[in-house]
Amino acid sequence: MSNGSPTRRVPEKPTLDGVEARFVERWNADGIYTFDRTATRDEVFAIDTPPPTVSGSLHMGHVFSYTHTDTIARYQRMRGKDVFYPMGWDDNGLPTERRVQNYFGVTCDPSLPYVAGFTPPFRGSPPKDHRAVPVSRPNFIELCDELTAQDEQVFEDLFRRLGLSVDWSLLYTTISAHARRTSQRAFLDNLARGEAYTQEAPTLWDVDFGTAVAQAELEDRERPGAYHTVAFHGAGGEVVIETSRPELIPACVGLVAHPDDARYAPLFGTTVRSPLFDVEVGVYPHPLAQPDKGTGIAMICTFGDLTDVVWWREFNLPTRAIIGRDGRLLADAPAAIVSDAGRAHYASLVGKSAKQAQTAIVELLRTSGDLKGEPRPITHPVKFYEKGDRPLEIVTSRQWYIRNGGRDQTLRDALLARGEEMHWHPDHMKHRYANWVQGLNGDWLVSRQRYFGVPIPVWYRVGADGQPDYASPLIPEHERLPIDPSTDVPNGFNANQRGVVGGFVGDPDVMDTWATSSLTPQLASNWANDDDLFARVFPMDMRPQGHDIIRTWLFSTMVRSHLAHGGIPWRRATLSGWILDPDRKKMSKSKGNVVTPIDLFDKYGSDAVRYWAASARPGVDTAFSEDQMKVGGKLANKLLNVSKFVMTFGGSESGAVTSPLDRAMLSRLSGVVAEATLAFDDFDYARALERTESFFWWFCDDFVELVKTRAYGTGGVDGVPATTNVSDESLSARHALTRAISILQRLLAPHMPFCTDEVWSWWHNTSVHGTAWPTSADTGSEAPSLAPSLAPSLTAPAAEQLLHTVSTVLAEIRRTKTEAKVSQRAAVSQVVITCDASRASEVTQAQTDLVNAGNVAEFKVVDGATLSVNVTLAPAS
RNA sequence: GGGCGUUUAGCUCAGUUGGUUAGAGCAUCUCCCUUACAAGGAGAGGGUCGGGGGUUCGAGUCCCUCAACGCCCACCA
Repeated sequence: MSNGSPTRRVPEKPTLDGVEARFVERWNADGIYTFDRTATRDEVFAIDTPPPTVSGSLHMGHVFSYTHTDTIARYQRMRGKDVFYPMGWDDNGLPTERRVQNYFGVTCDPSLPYVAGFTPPFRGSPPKDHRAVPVSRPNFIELCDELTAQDEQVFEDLFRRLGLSVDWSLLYTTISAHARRTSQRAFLDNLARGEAYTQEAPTLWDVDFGTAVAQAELEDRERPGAYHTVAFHGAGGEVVIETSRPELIPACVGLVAHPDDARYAPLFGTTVRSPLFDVEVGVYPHPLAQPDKGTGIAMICTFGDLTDVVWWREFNLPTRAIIGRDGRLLADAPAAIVSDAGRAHYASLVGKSAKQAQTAIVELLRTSGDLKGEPRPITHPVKFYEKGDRPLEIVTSRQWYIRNGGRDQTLRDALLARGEEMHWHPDHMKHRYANWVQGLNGDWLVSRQRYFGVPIPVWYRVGADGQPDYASPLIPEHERLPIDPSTDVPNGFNANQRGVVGGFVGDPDVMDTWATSSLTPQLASNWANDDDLFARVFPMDMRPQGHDIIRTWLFSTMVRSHLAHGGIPWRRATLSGWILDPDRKKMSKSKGNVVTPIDLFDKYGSDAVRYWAASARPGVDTAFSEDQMKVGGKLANKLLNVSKFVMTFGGSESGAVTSPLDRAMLSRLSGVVAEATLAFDDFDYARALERTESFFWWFCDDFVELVKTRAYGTGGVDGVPATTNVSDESLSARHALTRAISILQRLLAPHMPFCTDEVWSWWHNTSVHGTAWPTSADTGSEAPSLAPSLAPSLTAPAAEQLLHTVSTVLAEIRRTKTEAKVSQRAAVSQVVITCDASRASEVTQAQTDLVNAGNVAEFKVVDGATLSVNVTLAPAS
């Protein structure tokens, strides 16, 4: 290799102690992972790194998946690519907001004015009885900035310790001014193209967080409930329905049954009156009604579930909302309730939570005789916000949406086609994407009624009626971004006009965290700010992420890229698996079994932990295994020792390798290089490692043992090789060992960056991570000129057969000694090998090495059909 | 209900177009301080490849079917 120093500096006692700190420092100082901004797109390998949420802590799942990405980055770099490998911190959104509240003991009140030099009541662990101090939004965001900066430093230190070859100069955060500007700019572009719109509509609502929630953030949870059989009153008698939510009877706007259901056909077009509240509602036919569910006829309420919304919309029904944004029954009864009894019944429910209202209304129904039988307990799936604790309600509110194909088949088909354009690793993950896109039931709801986030960057004129004009929002110029409409003023207005007739009002909402996260390729590449950089890296080559966020992060990023850039955001997505407990459960904090990465780095070394991660097949859920880390530690240690050993012989990488056994070893290694390269090109880092490691142990255990005596040469004693009159055979072994160790160090470098750079540094002045990935040509097995004396050139199958035969003989000698319970060093008086002529020739070619390795006095070859080996030990002296 | 994945040694997993006797590591047992490494080395035992059926000269590998486990989505009166 070029840049190699002829001086070899091999430590007397190799060690991995301190290797991480040393190389973290050196890599940083030398800037070897810095992206070269002059590289053209085809020379670049760009990675859209997932920005971890900094409000939590990094756990083994991060170590696992980020290691996978790093092995790819290091491989591509060694292949000569200019690797664009940024890191981002996701410090935007609810998790950060909650952490800041709990850490400082504050709460955000956007109506308050900014206080300069504000000091929070606490820094860490406020007492339980502390009442949160309200602060303005700008003050709150300052505190968010302070805390996230602390958290981010911890994250960076850990990732550096893990050995990620990130270019830290590309670091971005999702709440920075840059991110807010990018996010707002992208949103305004969506608005300008007609892809973003605002609408007042029923929305899934979390009553505890007080915010709307998108389809992608839902999850079902099994919850106990009960079917209640309730009578409505029609002209022809009672109409009995079943409901799990009787508290919504005052919100009832109709009944619905299947069009083909003969039982209810006579009722279609007629009306019935609701129990207790005596409101007249129509009976409607609709195919979504299921005859076999309950009594086959259901009540439509505003709103019990999403099907209610469909019916409400299709039948153009009135809105009778009773659940407020706090989850409690509204003070005012729906206007449709007119009877005194009905109004009295409603009044008794006001202010109660949905659950309390249900208990109360069941009692009322029982008294009135409209409850038929007793409620029947059931367990049923209920929709929750994935971070929430109470079931979602549906309330009507004004929200912003971005079109995502949920209401538009053409766009949906286009996004499905984009999914096909990409490569998926593993391939079957694309089904999850397609499944999700096909199941969309509405556009992407991007507004959130929260504080810490990127504000929706618009204002509205306040009309003569005092109402905001939502139809034509006031838009800031690009140069003004980022803005906060709660404090900034639109052009042409002054601050005194805020909230007054003829003035303006800012949109109070922030964007969904995914509205910003969906722009990570643009954020990392400085889109709209540095178009030159953007053009050099976009679309990116690789998006690594968890398969649980295909429907959120991956999909929303695809939507943004498709709408804004008319193409896919990356050529391939690599989906990593989960970390499981040893007992196959997903690792969870609550179970108290989360091990901190730092402890493991300390205990086994970063390379060992990386080895565990890199051993897992792409996309496969993997058991947490300290055993695997121990194995990785052994591998690193072995690499140190065998490298040191090989170094002592002073061979040359370009020296002539003439002996058949040496050439056969290099031929096998050539195959390994080809396999590892192929595997990495297919993003299968695990296979690359497995092939390399497998060869490595064979190399140490068999090959080195066989050739080391020859390598020492005649006259070499006490661990010091001969230096004069060294034979060609001896030189061949030295050169072969050297060439192999060079290649092995490089093959292992993407997986174990610390120990490989350590051993590389013993004989090179440059980092192994800036060195070229080995090729088959490096082995010399495809370049006969390196061994002109050997003709004809050894073919790969012939090499394999030679190695196989030699290993078989060696194993038999070893087995004999083990079974005789003597040292491997024990003398053998005779080895008789029965084999055919071709094997006999192989044995002869390696006979010197076999004699040396086995301490054999006499070799005898007997003609025979099948290979068999008979070993006679010398009598103990 | 729809979709996807997994099932190979006690444990964790390889096994790439079907092809010698199904492999590795860990664990277990035995032995060995041999001129790098005892944080080492040499060996041994251990599997009817989830069940059944089929294609083939030949199936862990391809087809059908069943089962268990896991995940995604939908429904949620």
